[in-house]
Amino acid sequence: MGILERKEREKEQRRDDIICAAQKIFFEKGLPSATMDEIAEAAELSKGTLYLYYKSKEDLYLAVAMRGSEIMYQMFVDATPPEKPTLRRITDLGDAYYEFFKQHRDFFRMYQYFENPHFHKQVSPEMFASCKCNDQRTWGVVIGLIQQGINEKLLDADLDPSQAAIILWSIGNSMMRQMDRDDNYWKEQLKVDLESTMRKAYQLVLEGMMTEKGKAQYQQLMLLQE
Amino acid sequence: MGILERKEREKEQRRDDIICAAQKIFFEKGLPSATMDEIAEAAELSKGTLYLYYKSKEDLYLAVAMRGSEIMYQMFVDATPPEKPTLRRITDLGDAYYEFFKQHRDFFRMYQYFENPHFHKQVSPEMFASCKCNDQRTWGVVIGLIQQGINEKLLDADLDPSQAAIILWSIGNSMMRQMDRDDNYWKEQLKVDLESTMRKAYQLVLEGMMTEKGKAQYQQLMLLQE
DNA sequence: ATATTAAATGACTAACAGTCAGTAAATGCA
DNA sequence: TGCATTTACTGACTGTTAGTCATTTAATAT
Repeated sequence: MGILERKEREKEQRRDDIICAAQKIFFEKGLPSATMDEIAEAAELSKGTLYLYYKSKEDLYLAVAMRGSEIMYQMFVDATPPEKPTLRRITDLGDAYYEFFKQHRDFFRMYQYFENPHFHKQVSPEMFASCKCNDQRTWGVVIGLIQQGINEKLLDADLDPSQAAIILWSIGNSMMRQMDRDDNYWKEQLKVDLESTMRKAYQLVLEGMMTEKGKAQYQQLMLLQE
Repeated sequence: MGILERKEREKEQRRDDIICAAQKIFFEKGLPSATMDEIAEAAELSKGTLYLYYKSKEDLYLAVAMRGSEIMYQMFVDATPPEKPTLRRITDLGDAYYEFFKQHRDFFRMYQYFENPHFHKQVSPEMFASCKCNDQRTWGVVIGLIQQGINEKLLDADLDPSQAAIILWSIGNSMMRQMDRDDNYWKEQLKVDLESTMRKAYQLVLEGMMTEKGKAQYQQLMLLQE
């Protein structure tokens, strides 16, 4: 009685076909300009079918965005194998975030809508919960790493790992958002290169969070990288 | 021959009526859910008239947002009179940004669309240029203040003022964006209070940028504030 | 009083998200 | 095999919205 299972597989396949088509169109046009008709055509399905699998345009949008989260999570994990020294893992995590931005800028751009309170209201509670769960896992990696740094007395003992994680993430996120918006704007108007600004910011914050032992190791690490 | 001038004034008045109505509706609904018909009704004008004064919904949206920029600029200037000590002016500038967020959250929220590359393309070049000009002026305040700090040997001499300004602004911006998105999400999921996280971040970065002289003054300032 | 110009209107078009009655295909059963 | 039932899919249709433009209304000039 493998029929039910085959059907299940086929259904999953359809969901995937739809997401692939949606990804293509959302990447090209962005949320407001992409149309469900276009997506349906790209998926070689009728529009009605799209709504059998996803409740709304916004839900479908989030489903695509979550693929990006998956990729990001994998990149985070891959960039920080436990055999590396902890401080190295922390700096490499920052680099991995930047790599994600460069390699998957379209995904990165998608998240912006998720940060908009008005967009939130358009999304089904189920999809929202699913995102939250995904998010949680990624935060776990970052926070765990900082906790490790504290345990090894590389980072200040009175540091709150969650707080530190949010601070580091905020810097990268905000900077990359501006790079995406218009890198040239900043170059021309303020004569500033955003990539080096971001590195400077990371460095300032990290050093501020470190113990003396941490700082010493960090200096060595930086020298090695030249 | 005051007729032309009166007409000019009346035209300005209409532009203002429209912005006021648009502000009300955009605040309530956000960009995608607000409709031009609603705005027209609130302005007691027909929709066609709206388009005599603004090229598109997006242009009108930006016109409203620029009012917020004006308020923010004024708050920045008011919070940093030259008679205050420079370090105090710098910390007060950060506080002023946070005050703006708390008092005019609806305006703050509006800027999000401006950070979206796809939204950019919907806006007329004239309106875009107007925004840029407005922006420039505000950056001038922040960068000037940091330059002053460097001149007074409170901040590191090798610091690039534009870079430093972007770093400080990024932190505030990113944190407040998250507070706006859903303050409780962070409290519940990560047990973190975003306001204190933001203060911690500002402190880390500022101290990282300071000379020894600056740090000494900063400590005193902090003690005074308790 | 009349002509000319400027301002404002709202019915109209095209495009879109989302729906749903109907069709086609697959499966279960005799 | 043929028929009944369930499941998957369709695309024409509805309601809504941004933006347009021929027409009307009001103000000014002669």
